Parts: sequence; C-alpha cells; structure tokens
Amino acid sequence: MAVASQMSSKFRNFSSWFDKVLYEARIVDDRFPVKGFSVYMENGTFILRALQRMLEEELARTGHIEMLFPLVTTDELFSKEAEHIKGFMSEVFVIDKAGGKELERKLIIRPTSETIIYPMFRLWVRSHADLPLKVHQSVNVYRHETKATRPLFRVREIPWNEAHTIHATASEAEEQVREAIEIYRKVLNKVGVAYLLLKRPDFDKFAGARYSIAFDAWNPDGRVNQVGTVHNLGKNFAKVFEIEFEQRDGRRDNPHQLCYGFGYSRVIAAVIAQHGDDHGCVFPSTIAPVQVVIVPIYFKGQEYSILEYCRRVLERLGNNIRVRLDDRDDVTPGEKYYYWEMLGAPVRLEIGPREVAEGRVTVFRRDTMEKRVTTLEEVNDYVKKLLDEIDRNLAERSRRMLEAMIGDAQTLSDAKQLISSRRIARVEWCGRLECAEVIKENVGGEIRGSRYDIVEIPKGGCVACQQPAKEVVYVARAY
RNA sequence: GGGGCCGUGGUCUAGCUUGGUUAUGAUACGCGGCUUGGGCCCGCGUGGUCCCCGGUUCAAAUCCGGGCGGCCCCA
Repeated sequence: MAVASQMSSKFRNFSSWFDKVLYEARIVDDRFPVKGFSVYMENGTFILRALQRMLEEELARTGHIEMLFPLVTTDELFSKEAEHIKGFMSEVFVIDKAGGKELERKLIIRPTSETIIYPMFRLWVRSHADLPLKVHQSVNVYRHETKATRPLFRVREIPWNEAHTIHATASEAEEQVREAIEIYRKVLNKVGVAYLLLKRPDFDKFAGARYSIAFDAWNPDGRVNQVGTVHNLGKNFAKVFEIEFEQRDGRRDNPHQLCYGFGYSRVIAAVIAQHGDDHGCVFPSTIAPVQVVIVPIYFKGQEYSILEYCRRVLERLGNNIRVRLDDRDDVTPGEKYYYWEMLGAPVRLEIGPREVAEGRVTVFRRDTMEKRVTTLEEVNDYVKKLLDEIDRNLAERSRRMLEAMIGDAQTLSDAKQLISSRRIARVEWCGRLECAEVIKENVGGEIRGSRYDIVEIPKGGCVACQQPAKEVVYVARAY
C-alpha cells in the first residue's frame, strides 16, 4: 500500500518529473516541431549507443549476423500477411509522391521489417544447410501513433534492434525463443531494469505471430513499459512469403521463424524512470556517460595544490573508468554537485584542502547519496568495487520496487483499486475474450499476460466470471 | 474514440476574467568583482513572431473561429 505514496516526485507527478529530467540531463530535447520525433542529445545518444553495443555483443556471441535492410517496402509486400497488415495499417507512414509527382507504386516506411526482410530470405534460404539463419539490425522504425506521444516511451520514430531468425523445426524455433529471452535478460540486468516476463494473451500477440513474449518494465506511474518482445511466428510468414527449404530427406517445407525487438528508447526511459530520483538521473556504471566525476573544492591560495592532487587521483583511476575532472573555477562545488547528480554520475570524488592534507578522497555514491572516505592509494580499487556495488544495488532496489507494486486481487473492484493506486494487479482469468473485456472495462487496466519465466497455477475462479480460471495474469495500464 | 486544462525571452512564470503606457519576475546566458565543504553575493549587459492563421475592434498576449503542439481524466 505504502508502495510509493510518499517518496520522490517521480511517483507524484511522473510526467513533469520525467520531462524535466530528460531536458536538464540532456537526454533528449523534445522541442523538435514534429510530434513524436525528438532529438537525442549527447547523453541520450551515449546511452543509446552503449545499450546498442551491449546488445549487439550478445547477438554476435550467439551467432546473429548483422545486416542493414531498406527503409521502405511496397504495399503489395506489406499486405501479404493478413493479420500483420490489420495490425499495422492504421499507423503506417506512406510515401506517395516523389519529385512532385505521384508515385505509381506507393512506398511504405517500415513500422517493422518482416515484409522487407522476408522476400530476401526467400531468395537466400535453399536447404537445411542454410539454417538456422539469424539476422539482426539496429535501425529506426516509424509508426504513426494515434494516442498521445510521450518522449522515449511512445514516439513515432523508434530506435530499436530487430532480429529475424529461421529454423528447420518447431523445436529449434522454441529453443531460439529461449535464447532470445536470455539475450534481452542479460542486457536488462546490466542496467538494472526490472520487468515482468509475460506471455501475451492471444488477443494481444504480435500481428501474424503464433505467440508473443514480452518484457514489461515497471514505471513510477504504474503503467508498464514494453521494452522488448520475442515472437514465435511459426510458419505463418514463411508460407505467405514463400520461404521454403529442402530437408535432409529431400522433401520441401516452410521453415519456422522468429522475430524479436528491443526498444532502445524505451529501455533508456525505463533506466531513468526506475532509478531516477528528485535529484535527477541515477545511472548504472554500465551506461553512465560519466562514471566518476572529480570535484575540486578550491580555497584561496590552494587552487594549485588541490588541482594537482585531483590530477593524481585522475591518473590513479586509469583509462578503464569514464572519469571527468570538473575543474571549472566559476562554479561553486555545491552547484557542481547538483549538476552531476542531475546527470546521473554514479560516483563523485570530492577533493579539498582536507583531502590533500590527509592523502584521502571523499567518495559520494549517487544511488544512496552516502559519503565515505578512502585513501589516494586505494582510490582505484575502492571506486571499481563501488561502481559494481552501485549497479547491484540499483538492480536489487528496482526489483524490490516491482515486487511491491504487484498486488493480488480476487475481485474486480480490488483490481480496480490496485490500478488506480498505480499498481499492477495479479488476477486469475478463465482465458475468454469476453472476460478480458470485462476486466479492462471495470478495472481500468488490461491483461498483459501470464508469467513465462515461472509457473503460476490458478487456484480459484476467473476474476470476472467466477468460472474455473485457466491462468494467472497481470493487469496494468500500459504505454 | 469522448471530455477538460494549457501554450508569454533558452527554462519556469505574472498579466488574460473586465482589450488601452515601455509585457512581470525568477532563472539561465555574457562581462567585471567577490567567493568556493550543497544551487553564495554585488554591479552592468544580452535575450520576446506573447504557438500559427484568420476574425471582431480605433486598439488584441487578453475576446471569437480554425490549425499545430503539450498535459490530465474517461472509454
């Protein structure tokens, strides 16, 4: 109950807290005059690239090859898979003019790249020896969101990584689902983002998929933030795109396919939203643009010796730590503290006459706002350990917050109570669409799915109809 | 999809109800001085299509219509 009633202002007024932080921490500038399109400033870009590197490293390690596919498809290709087109048509950007003239063949800007990549897969895949084929690309996709756009969360230009794989058998495809989940899990762990791993209900799966698994990150306003999804497409797309391969026994068949996507901008949003506080961003060391900032505290006449000592600390920290010496002399230390706290630097070293005299360094950790003291000799080890400790603490704190946000509900009104107090409701459901609609209408949140990572067995009746429940599902408002 | 609120220097904001001097203040920015252990202080200076288009009026930041953009609530 007392989950977040008090605490920082991100829980009280998430939108204005978030907008202010994005702007002041120089993550994105959302003042670009086209709705849903924003500018990634230096820190946003740094973090995006850092996430990209981490993810692509995992993808490469697991045998994914990187390619780059075109931005556009045709409406003929786009319309091949019936469910797919139904799911995306309403939010697609179309180019129908070029050079002032109507195009005889309209172009569709990718909202996702199945219809761009799969015609090529048809050409490339010949035999079982070509499989598995695992391809990925980090690109922007475009969706004309009709609901209110929100910076990083719901935008019309979406930076993400999408992977597309082809497999000979259903069980290999199943195995690939697990690998994909593991890849995303690793990256999200490195930045301490806590999420629910959910199998989406049938009515909410990816358009054209057999089933969809999603990573829903928690958010201070109670809405969940889908940061990644893994879809098992079965043979649906292979059939309509006529992808075939020759098996060992010479028979031809359609292969099984997966596609999975990892939303960079939404992960950035999750990191900021989950770890941030009243002072601004709190970044884990894995993605912090500046991991350690050194703030000299000058005193008249001692500027030189203090700065000299700072440089010695800087040298000891070596090249493996992203460290910055803030040697501005027209800004007071206090102002620098606020500045670097807003920017989310995990560690700050304060160095004034005391430290110089005693051969010590005062160490401030951003996550808990605590200060400790170490020595010049030990500063490197101390800081390295502390950075790891901060990463662990952020992840742990965020995970606990997620757990605290989840509440069990036996009745619709209990569930409604949970949703309106910005929490996530766990309920039992019979699996019928009518009841999903009843839940949505009466509770104010939608069924996001059932746990994929653990088994939860329903013990009672559906929260809506009281008939025997088939699954335990999570209900929340969503971005 | 329905309803409500809002848009004023880079940022936040007063003024709008009841139209009428040079659009208010803070912050930021630039220069100088003083300071430096949590946003210090003093002086001088820069910075505005009052979101856009149209209308009403002698006169519009202010009233009306439309558009664009943002926030919130409901479905």
